[in-house]
Amino acid sequence: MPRAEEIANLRDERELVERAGHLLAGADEFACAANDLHTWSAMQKFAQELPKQRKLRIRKVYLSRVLLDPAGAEHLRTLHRLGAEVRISDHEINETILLDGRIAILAAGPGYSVVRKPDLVRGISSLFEAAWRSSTAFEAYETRFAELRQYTPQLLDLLSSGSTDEKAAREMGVGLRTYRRRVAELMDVLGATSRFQAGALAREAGLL
Amino acid sequence: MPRAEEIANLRDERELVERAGHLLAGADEFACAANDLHTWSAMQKFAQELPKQRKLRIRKVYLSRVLLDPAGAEHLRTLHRLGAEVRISDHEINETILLDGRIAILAAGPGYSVVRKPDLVRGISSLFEAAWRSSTAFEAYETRFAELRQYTPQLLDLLSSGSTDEKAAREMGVGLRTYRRRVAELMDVLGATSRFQAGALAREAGLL
DNA sequence: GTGTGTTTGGCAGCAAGCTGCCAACGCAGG
DNA sequence: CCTGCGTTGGCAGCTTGCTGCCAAACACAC
Repeated sequence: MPRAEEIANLRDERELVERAGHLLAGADEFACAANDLHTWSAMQKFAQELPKQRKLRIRKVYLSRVLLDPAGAEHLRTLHRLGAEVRISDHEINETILLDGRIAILAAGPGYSVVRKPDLVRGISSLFEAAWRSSTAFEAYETRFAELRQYTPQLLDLLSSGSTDEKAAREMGVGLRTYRRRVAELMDVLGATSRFQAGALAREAGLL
Repeated sequence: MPRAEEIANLRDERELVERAGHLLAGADEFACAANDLHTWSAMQKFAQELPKQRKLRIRKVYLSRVLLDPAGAEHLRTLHRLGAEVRISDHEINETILLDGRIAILAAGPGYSVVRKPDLVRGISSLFEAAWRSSTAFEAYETRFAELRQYTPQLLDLLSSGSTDEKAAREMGVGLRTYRRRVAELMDVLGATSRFQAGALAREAGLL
């Protein structure tokens, strides 16, 4: 039956930093999902100081809306520059921290739960890994795809529907030449040299 | 601080069925990740009886290796026929059951943990959803992709590398005609009518 | 060996995709 | 009004992709 040290409930961030902040100092692996920037902000002070000191793997998943805010995008760039692996998800993920696969911290309503029970943490880790896999690398997302998502949804639709250029151009109400020019631009941005590759990359980036 | 009813540890499957079996009877939504067939086998008796009685959403994620076993594949087909949503993952996921987003059961070493703490369950659910999204629908996987994964890895590599047919054919050591025939077969199996679409579908199915 | 069925790959012709060129159009600023 | 600048889309010519046809090569049984 659960003992006090297996699951601890913390009321707010202050308590979290007090009680769990020191855990970060000893961690080799830090994985984190956050929906916006201000969550975990207290913990980030720790995280930002660490990379210089030791080899430490830092992984972060953010919601794509973070990129809409220039300051948010800048913050992610900084993290990336510091050596953290940053990914973007299109779906809400519960705010979660994992330390070395031994400790899980989950946002729990107003406060936090710190889970130490090994089997439970293993389960949560394994689920986090799946969430990690299903999200898009920030580098890719940032440099190329963010604006595409705004300007080319119809183009991507038509392409992934499998129709010919001719039909697609008519559908879009533009000339064949223009349609193909746009496809070429898209492929350029995606860094693809064939349409198959473009399709794969677009899907990979979560554009479809 | 945790109370006894928030997290319960159960030694084995027998105990799980005794203590948690009845929970299934009252559930409207049942989500489950399993790495092979024999886990949860005791619980499955419950699961299989339910669909007829009530509208109940059943979701299951299995590892792809389940399909290698004909009996396993048959079992999944049965589940699918009974109205369960079945998906296939290429990565290990901790064995997990979620009931109505209110109760989580995680395989924990030799036994099981039954989690009722709402905030924790919510977190686990949210991670499970991500795992669900990152896996492939069984129907698609089963009917088309299973054999592709064995016979066409190089083809997929070449296609997604963006090289021309000519280079790719040389790389494979086959004639241009043969290479294109294989691409055509692949597209046929994928149900794609353009290479872009084929790329997107292949990526979607986790073939790349 | 012979027969049978499958796979291969060259060829040829067509369809689709790609791109340079340029006239035509729309639009702000002078 | 005109000038300059960007976008459009037709045309033309080229490359790439697609596929039916068929002979050659291979596999395997008899």
